[in-house]
Amino acid sequence: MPETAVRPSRRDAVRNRDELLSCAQREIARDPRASLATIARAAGLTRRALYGHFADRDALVHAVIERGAERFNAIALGVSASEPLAELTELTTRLWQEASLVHASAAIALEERYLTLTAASLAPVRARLAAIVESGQRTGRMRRDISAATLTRLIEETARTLIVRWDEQDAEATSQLAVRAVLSIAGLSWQDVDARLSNVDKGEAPDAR
Amino acid sequence: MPETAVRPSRRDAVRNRDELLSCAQREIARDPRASLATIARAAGLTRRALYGHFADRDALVHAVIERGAERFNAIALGVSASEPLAELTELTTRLWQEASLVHASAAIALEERYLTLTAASLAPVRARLAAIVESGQRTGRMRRDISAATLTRLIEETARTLIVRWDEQDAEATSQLAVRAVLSIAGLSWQDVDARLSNVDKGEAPDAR
DNA sequence: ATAAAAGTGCACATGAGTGTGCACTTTCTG
DNA sequence: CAGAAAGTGCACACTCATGTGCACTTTTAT
Repeated sequence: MPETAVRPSRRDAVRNRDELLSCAQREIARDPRASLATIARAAGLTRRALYGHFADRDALVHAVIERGAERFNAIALGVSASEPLAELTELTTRLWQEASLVHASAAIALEERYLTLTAASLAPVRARLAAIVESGQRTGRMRRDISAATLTRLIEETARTLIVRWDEQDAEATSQLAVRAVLSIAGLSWQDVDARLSNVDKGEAPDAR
Repeated sequence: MPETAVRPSRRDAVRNRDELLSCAQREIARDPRASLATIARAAGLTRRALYGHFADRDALVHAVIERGAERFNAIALGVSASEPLAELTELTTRLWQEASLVHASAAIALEERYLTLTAASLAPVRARLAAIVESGQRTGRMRRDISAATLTRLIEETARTLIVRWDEQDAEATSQLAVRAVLSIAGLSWQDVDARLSNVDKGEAPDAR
């Protein structure tokens, strides 16, 4: 237990703990029920050593979720633009850069047991998105045929789908595809979506921040 | 092995086999790795008895997939309207009525092992959807900023998301929500989507068949 | 009614994963 | 360098699921 030890640290141990988290993230993303042996091996450690860092499987998964949530909550809170659709575009794009991270959390989220924890950990992202949707609907920029709560969830799930179920090959193209899908779900016609993204291509933000 | 038996039938056995498939479908939808004991119990049988109907877990899952695929391939082929967007609407709605079925297959599809089988079994549905998308793009009714293949997949995944990740409570509302999401992804503005669905509400099909 | 089919209840072997104990070696860090 | 922290390797007990064998009872079709 590195936390309460008399001599608390030791750099390699910290690195190993971090490596375990990264590998757990990656392996679990590939298969939510990857064994601890697999994860430890990927981190260049023994299964036994893993137990020196985490009490049990649950503690490890817990740490992975919190680590992931922390990162993209920060991103969500950092996003801001003068107009909801631009914010939504930026949020989608930014979260994409944490693809593998989101990927792992998404896979974990499928596990019934961790649903509550995941939901709680991601509350800030959800709140930010909800705010964007609310302002989008209020200013008439987003669809009004669906309630704010439902639309928020729908956008979230759409992004999630793209993240979880798409080949990670050409990250750039997929990222743009996600933005197109999300904006379409938000209510824009495809021509509007296309125009908005073309502006970005020309190095001109659709809406200056 | 009822197939090669001297006296082939016995009604209760057939019913039990069917019950096993139904329960397997439901239980697997809830958790892709539901144990055979759980499934057998749900069907009111012993785990041991299950082996009288299916050689092993694989054979059971195989049967569940094929049974499901059969049903909604038939639906997909039965859908037709004079206009792609109407077809897409109808296809989404119709498949919804097989919710639990789709649900199971979707959950199973997550299992790497069965990806190929699932994909193969659902080829007819995919082909039908691809045809609809192709004609939609050709006649200018669907978006052209995304390739036909990608758009087909995107629509498929969007529908899948709604099916798998939505509370099954108010099936009616969710079904409509799915149609809205799918049409939005197809490229329509939300106003167009809304207008199209309002017509349906008035008992007036958006496009007569 | 009777014989085969279907199902029960047990026992058993197998395999994979988890979590722990313990003696031992390696590797930092002061 | 010395000692503690970290990691290794092995053994062990435990759980859970799969698949099979076998004697037995229930069901049903003829």
